Amino acid sequence: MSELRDTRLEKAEQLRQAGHNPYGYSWKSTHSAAELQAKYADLENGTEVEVEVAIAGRIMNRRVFGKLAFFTIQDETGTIQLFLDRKKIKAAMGEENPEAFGQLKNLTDAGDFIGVRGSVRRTDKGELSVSADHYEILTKSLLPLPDKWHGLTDVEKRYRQRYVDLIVNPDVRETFRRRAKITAGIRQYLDAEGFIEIETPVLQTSAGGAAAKPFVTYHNATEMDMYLRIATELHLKRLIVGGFEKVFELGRIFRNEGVSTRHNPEFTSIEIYQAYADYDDMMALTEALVVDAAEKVIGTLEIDYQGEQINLQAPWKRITMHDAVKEATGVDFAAFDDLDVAKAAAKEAGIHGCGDMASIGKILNEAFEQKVEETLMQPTFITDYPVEISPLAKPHRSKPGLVERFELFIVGRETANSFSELTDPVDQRQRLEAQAAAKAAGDEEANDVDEDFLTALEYGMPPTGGLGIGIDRLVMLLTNSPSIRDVIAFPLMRPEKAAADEAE
RNA sequence: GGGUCGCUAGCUCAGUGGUAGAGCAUUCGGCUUUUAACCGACUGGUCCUGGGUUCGAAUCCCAGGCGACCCA
Repeated sequence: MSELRDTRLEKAEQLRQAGHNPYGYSWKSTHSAAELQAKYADLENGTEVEVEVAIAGRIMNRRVFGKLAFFTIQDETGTIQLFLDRKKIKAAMGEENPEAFGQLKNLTDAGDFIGVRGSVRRTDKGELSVSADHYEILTKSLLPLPDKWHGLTDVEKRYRQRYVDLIVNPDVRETFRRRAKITAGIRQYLDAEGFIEIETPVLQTSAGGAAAKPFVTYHNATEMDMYLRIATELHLKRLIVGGFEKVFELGRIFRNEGVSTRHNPEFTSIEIYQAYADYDDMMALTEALVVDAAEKVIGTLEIDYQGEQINLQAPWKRITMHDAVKEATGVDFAAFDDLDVAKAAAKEAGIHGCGDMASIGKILNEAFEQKVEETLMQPTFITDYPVEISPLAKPHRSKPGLVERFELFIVGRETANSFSELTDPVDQRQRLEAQAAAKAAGDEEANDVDEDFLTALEYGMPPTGGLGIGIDRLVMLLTNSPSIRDVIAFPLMRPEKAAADEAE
């Protein structure tokens, strides 16, 4: 390992001694690799175009002969071959640097960045190439790239050293390019609809807006504990109170939970609030946003996700939580008004873990999670949730005990969550106080009462529809990625052993 | 939290108790149409860590670390 590195350090030193800085300052390219490939797509084998182009990239592969060499270089757009002819380089560079070709042969490695000027030719074997007359080593790489054929497959290394993963796995670059297109596309869509993005605090004195354990940190100057936000909900609603009618925030939130293929402790959500709208309007907006993203990024609504054919064509199926559970289990929880009877029916239906649940609504939700959720492959809106698990949602206008809420499920995963927002400050206070009591009783995912939020509601919030979409899960869907870690550039990892020991 | 699997050269991987290996990369030599270039020679190891069993451990046992997947 260190021998490989030492060899390259020595090469860098040799370049310096020959008067060439192995860490250059800038380079002006005329084209990207993809632009050249497109522009000269019709160039015939064995022909050359007398133009002067300039290009730069990372050397990915070297095939060196005595007086001729072929390098494959890669830039952000793709790859192109360099045709390096000793005679041509010597004619162009020989006066100032007679060793130019020899240095190219002996002092460059796969991994180095190089800038090249020359003409464009397609070789006899059909490979479009830049036939160099001048070159400059722009950065000397000290560490070897992974195997050119097998690449980097060790998932631990791919996540820990994502930069190496990105160098050698083009599809990983494509995933993050798509991710950027998706978030940009969502912002474009919302901007066109008159929404504005407002940034709300990440550091908060009390974390609210979702059922989740927060991360705790400390602010020295004010000598107080602070929490990283678990949602953007309560602040965005304050903005609606303040008179904005269409607001959103797309950003990172933090939940102090485990890691799985669907969970990372920091992840990205978008929350959108629209005054004078209800959850039906939000369903339409959800469909529009996801369809628009799919069309922009994939260009079709018929997508393959891990072998599953998913049709994103709207409108999507809508079914109440009660009906979905009834279909799956045969049990109609709407018919119960006695908790013990509901528990017995749940147990009968094979739903476990309901023994200590305090309400029929929670049992219904448990039944849904155990028996329904993972079966919802095609996009499906599950509507009308129990009030007990929805402390920020408005009571259903016609169904007692339920709220106007939906969640969107695709490929068995919760992908969006939305309510007609609760605007009655008295009702909201009761619900938050019930949460605070649950927290006092040991529920780590319950929150304290946010008095300022309640004050805001008392000034009056117009009827409002709110929507949250899990961006990571949406990106997983639209990039056919099986794990959330495939769509997060730098997912959370424990330190490796050496680093862990040092930290102690 | 539980279970299963994995960790050996820079990378990808063999190696089930008896001298640590292969391919690629690196290094050296040759080569003006290659593209997993080719030919020849060489080099490269904390076998994840610690302990145990044994004449002898990458291999068997125990504990731990990191990761993947599944379950709760």
